[in-house]
Amino acid sequence: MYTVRVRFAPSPTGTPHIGNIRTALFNWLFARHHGGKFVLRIEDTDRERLVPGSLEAIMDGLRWLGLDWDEGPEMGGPYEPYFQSQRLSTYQAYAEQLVAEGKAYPCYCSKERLEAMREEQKQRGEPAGYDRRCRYLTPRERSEFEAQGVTPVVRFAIPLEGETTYHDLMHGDVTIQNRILDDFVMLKSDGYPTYHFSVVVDDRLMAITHVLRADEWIPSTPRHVMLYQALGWQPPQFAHLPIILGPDRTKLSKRHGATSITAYEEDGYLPEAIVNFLALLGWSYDGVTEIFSRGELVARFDLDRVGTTPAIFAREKLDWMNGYYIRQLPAVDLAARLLPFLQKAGLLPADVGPDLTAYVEAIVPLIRERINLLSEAPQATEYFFREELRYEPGLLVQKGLTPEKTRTILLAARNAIAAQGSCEAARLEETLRPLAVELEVKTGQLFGAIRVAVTGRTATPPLFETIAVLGCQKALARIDEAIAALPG
RNA sequence: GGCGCAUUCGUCUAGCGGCCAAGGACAUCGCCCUCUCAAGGCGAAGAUCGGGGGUUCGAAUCCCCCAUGCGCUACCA
Repeated sequence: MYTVRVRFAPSPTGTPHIGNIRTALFNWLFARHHGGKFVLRIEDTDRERLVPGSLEAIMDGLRWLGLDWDEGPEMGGPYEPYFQSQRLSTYQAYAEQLVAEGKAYPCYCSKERLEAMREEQKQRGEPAGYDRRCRYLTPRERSEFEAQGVTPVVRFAIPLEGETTYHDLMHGDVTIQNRILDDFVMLKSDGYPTYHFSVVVDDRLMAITHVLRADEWIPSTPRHVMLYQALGWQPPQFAHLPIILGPDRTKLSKRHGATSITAYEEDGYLPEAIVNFLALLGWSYDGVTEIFSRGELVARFDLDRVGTTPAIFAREKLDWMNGYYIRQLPAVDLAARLLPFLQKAGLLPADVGPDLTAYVEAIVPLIRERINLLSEAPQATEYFFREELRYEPGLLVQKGLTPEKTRTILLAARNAIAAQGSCEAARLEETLRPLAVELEVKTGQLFGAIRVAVTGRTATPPLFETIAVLGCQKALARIDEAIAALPG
């Protein structure tokens, strides 16, 4: 039986950015859609660039988005280990095999020589690339280097003539002249493999059927294909996904601000919104539908609807989509997701009891369609939690009214609310709306004055609901304070 | 420099020879709703489909050339 097996193979050199995650998403969707396996493999073969903590960041990011892996770190699997740094002997064995067959060779060239060589090539305007000096070393020269104690790298002996073609599911046939390619390093002098080598060995050994990776790998895929051929293996299917660019149209990197996936959680994005949005960066269903649940994505995602154009990652649409998902969330659910943000802002204690939880759940419907990010909640709800309101008293005086008139209407409102036994929104409206007529002011003026008095803001959720949630006790106290603070 | 990939509204995209004087979404602007702000509804503006040659009765869609952008060209991935 044929099972689709794909992998996400990040290298732990920092927190994954949105582009890496998009690649992971497409792999995950592809695997789930085809009922296959999604493998997480860690390509930690560069010991110098290794950044502690990035493995955790990668796994946290994937987990946060719900991209669960079937095999990999913490999960194990039939093709363990899933860390390339733990598979060194495997690569070495295959490298030895290729050397023995004359398809690869040890290279003793020093970094200095290679650098000088490159410099010279550049000056003469020649194509860059290793000049193959060690490919033609005599056995004697070779043993001389060995005697000197030079630790060689192993280079792949590229076929000098002909061309190499591979079929890309995304781009069709891609052909390259063999003479363009230089003898790349397979095994470094520290015994670690380079990407080109380990990716081939592992994809084969881990029975990967489809390699879905970013576009930037297209130029090196022929090398990989040559490696497969040299090892006598059938290459997997390749599909190169368009890369994601920053707003300046260059490859996404740290320079583009907060692009690391962990930042999105802190910024108040919902994982379901990120997944939906990322799916649409390069993939489309019918060009019309924009909102897809995870299940719908799995059901509909496939490579034939993936484009080839690089996409610029712009946040505006993500923000809209995040707001959309926030509005869809049940109040209780949204409240729970909001708690950490309110706590971080110091509006709620670390320990939130049932009363406070109920309070937040009552606030949620009022701000739900007024925030696009969870992180906007503290600023949007601040007056529900603070004891003291701070605002410019002049705000109380509505356009067309004097401070005196404002005092009159606030007092009248105060008394009307106090006289009204219930603090339900509908009751409040019933008593306050006629009051405007009575006082001969516009409803907007009356409500506006009360709004500022009760919240300190000129823009808030509907007044009566706001007072009802806040509680009439508190509202009355705040109106009293406002009257006292009134200018004049 | 060499090689590769890409090129439809500001952005994400639909389009796979006639249904397109190019559709949807975000953002923008206007109107409606309305106690403010949002959300929502309606509408406007916005792409001579990078340019030039072909092929064809007919091209955004196929071919060629050019331009531009990005990527690769490391003992990085």
